[in-house]
Amino acid sequence: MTSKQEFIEKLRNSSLRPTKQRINICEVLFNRDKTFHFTISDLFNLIKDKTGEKVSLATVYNTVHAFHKKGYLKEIPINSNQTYFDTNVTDHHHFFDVKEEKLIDLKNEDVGPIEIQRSIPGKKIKSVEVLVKLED
Amino acid sequence: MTSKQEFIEKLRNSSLRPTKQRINICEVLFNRDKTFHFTISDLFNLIKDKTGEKVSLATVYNTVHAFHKKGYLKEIPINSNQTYFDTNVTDHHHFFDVKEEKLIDLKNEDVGPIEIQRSIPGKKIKSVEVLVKLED
DNA sequence: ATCTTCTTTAGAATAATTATAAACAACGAA
DNA sequence: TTCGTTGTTTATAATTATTCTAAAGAAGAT
Ligand SMILES: [Mn+2]
Ligand SMILES: [Mn+2]
Ligand SMILES: [Zn+2]
Ligand SMILES: [Zn+2]
Repeated sequence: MTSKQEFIEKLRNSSLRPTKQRINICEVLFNRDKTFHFTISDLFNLIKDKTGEKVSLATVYNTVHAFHKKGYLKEIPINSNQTYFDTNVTDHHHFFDVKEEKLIDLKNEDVGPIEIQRSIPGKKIKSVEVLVKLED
Repeated sequence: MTSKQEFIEKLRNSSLRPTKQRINICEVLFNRDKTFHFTISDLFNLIKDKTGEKVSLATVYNTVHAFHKKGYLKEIPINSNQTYFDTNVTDHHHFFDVKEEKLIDLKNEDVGPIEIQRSIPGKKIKSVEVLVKLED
């Protein structure tokens, strides 16, 4: 449980002004036990539901991108018509339940270390992500 | 090198009528040595260039989805504004050069076997894909 | 308080994809 | 081969996620 005050500080420290909208978004995104996987429209709806206050869709986009740029959110590569984001910004892998369209975190020990035995001259590895698709 | 006749048979066997457009698309997609990674707009432009004949954009979409449904093309999960397809429909992994926006096949031995140590009740694994993002 | 800069917002613009429906082409049976 | 049926192509419109715009509002500094 993070207090509103702490969100305000974190925002200030990131040179993001602590607006009412951003604080509400922080509460929805980061006041949870487990990692949270969402689309913009998931988040947009949740804000209304959980805080009672409406934030414009443009602001949700702006804020998510601001947080993404600051490294507080991660983008998850799956083929969907909507982009998925993740509050777990560490390097980790996923199950994707194709039917439910739901992401589930895998612990690194659920997958084991992955050694890439090939390299491309002039390029270095930025990330290694495993996506395990699930069906019934 | 696959002959036009062979494409016609393959299409018929898949209960897809062998139209001029589909045969042209087959030539562009499948008459190559290496695996081919593409977006719809890549393909749309290549058809004009390589066959001299224009195929409507709607037909390119229709055909790619028909081939995808038949299992002749694979969709690659990366976050991009456009969907990527792959003529290599086997289970395999990728480099993604973020700057060039280009996919490169990894051989399975470049990655090694991946054992998923966790399961979700009622669900089974459909695919396991590794995406290695590259930067400069 | 005042000024500056950043943020929010509604609405418009963009761009990938999908839907529509009319013209057309492949097929199979006569 | 002709004819009727069914599948396909196409231009174009519709849809949808996302980004842009520009004006109004809020936060921070002086
Ligand atoms: Mn996650
Ligand atoms: Mn590939
Ligand atoms: Zn982003
Ligand atoms: Zn498809």
